[in-house]
Amino acid sequence: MGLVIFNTLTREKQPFVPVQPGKVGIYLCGPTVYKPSHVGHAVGPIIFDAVKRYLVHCGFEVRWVVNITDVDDKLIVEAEKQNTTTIELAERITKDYLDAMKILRVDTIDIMPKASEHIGDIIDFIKRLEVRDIAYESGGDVYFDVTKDADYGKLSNRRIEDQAGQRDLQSAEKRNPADFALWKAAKPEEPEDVKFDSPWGKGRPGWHIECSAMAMRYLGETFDIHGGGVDLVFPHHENEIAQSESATDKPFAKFWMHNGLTKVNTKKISKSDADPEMQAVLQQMTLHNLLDEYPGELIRFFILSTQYRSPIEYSQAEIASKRKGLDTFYRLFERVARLCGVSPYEKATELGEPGDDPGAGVASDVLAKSCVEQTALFKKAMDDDFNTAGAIAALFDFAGIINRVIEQEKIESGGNVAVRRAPDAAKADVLTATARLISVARLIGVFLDPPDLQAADRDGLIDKAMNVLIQVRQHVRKNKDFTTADLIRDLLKEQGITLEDRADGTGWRKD
RNA sequence: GGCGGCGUACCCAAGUGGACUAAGGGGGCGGAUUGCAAAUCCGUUAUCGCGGGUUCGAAUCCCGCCGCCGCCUCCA
Repeated sequence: MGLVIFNTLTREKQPFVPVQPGKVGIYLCGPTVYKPSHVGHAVGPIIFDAVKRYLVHCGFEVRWVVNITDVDDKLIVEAEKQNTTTIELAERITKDYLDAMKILRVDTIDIMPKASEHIGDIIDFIKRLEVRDIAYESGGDVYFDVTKDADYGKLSNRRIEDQAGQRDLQSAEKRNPADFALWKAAKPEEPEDVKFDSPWGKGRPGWHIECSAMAMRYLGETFDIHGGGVDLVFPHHENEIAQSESATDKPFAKFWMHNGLTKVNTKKISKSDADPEMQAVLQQMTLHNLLDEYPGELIRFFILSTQYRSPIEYSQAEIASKRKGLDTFYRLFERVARLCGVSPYEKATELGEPGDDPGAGVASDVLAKSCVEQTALFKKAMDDDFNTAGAIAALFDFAGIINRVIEQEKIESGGNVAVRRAPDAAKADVLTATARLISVARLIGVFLDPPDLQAADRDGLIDKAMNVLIQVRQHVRKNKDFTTADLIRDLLKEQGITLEDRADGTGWRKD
């Protein structure tokens, strides 16, 4: 069974076959950097980061491009509003975006081209269309003539006639209302920063052309996967296809992948929604604010818990629910580290990616079998249109199996005589299996690093104080003074610290 | 009005013709464990929006209806 991908172009799942054997080119539409990004903008990057990691694991050489749109009407407006330059605004918002990507562990992007740095490519591209008489100039603007493109509308399944009159751009100079701008003439009052020289006079590129130009520059005239939110299908991607294929006579992207939109209170989140209520939501939901409140891995896990084509309903309650699920894994990892004296994260790094036999090095039959089966289930889900939700389910099952073995073999309390296995051998198996789980999760960029729990106040002092407290409590428990023991536990609980009395001692954690 | 999508348990969410007498997570309930908890484990909690139809067989295909959402203007 091979990898299949749902292609918006054909509206069905198709076996993935790259344009060039062994190589994959991916282009994802990135942000327009005029306002801080929100959760929804993280969906594409996170999904595609997982996609890239998985494809690399599958043996492909992948080049992934995400653009930054830093030339746009909205930047001009927003910069003026903030009394700054478009350049300063773009740099500030871009930095904010990149910081968020880093925290979300979206670190497999190869190239992030900026529109402002590819004006030459864009102009050349428009000239190509002009030479072919597909683009025409009109008062300093250059438009794409949709009537020259026989299959215009194939991506979004629209016909030009249906669009007639709908596009309200007021450009009387257009031949057809559905024609779209490739180049926009500069207006006198606009800042000099956004006035670029061109054969048609000063101006700036239209919205769609930059993606075509940059995608071709870095991925060639035909490449494998083009992605973005479903809201980009029309007009953006439709127009990209139109201009690109009209210029080259070759297919542009082979697969079009569109992720579902993020919603709050059943409504799509949108940067450009003027509704005051939405603006308030946006303010709260910026990636920046969100990542101040929650760990990046939690947001990533939250997003990957849904198949990418489904919409995601964002709410604090949902995040909380996902956090508990994530904690199950973290607790297992801590438990194993405690029992084995080795971090399963490190062991996972040592183990490397799962190969032909994911159960290698595990003596226990149940565990070896689970390593093989859960890895297979994980991959099966991923092979089916990158079903990260299904893949994560396999991880949960895997964790449950390992916990069960720990229970059954009584590893925590020194070994089960009935099982007649040396405790050390059992521990080694548990460690390896857990490491395997981590190494599999890493295929989608999860469990890359240990969570830095309480990083801020872990200077050792709190540990020491907690140990004293725990010893005192241990003492009174030995004397059956449970009232005092429970008082200590309850008071700590009120402070957000939970005690766990285990067979091998008492542990504590911050809630 | 045109185009597209969705509706699976209390909530989130996989599955899209037969191994589904429907994954997984959260929550609830019962049990094991525990001095009691916590954690962990075990069990339990749905016939798939509604009504027809196709089929030996449908959550999965077709028709109709209801509800929700997206795009058609900028949007990840």
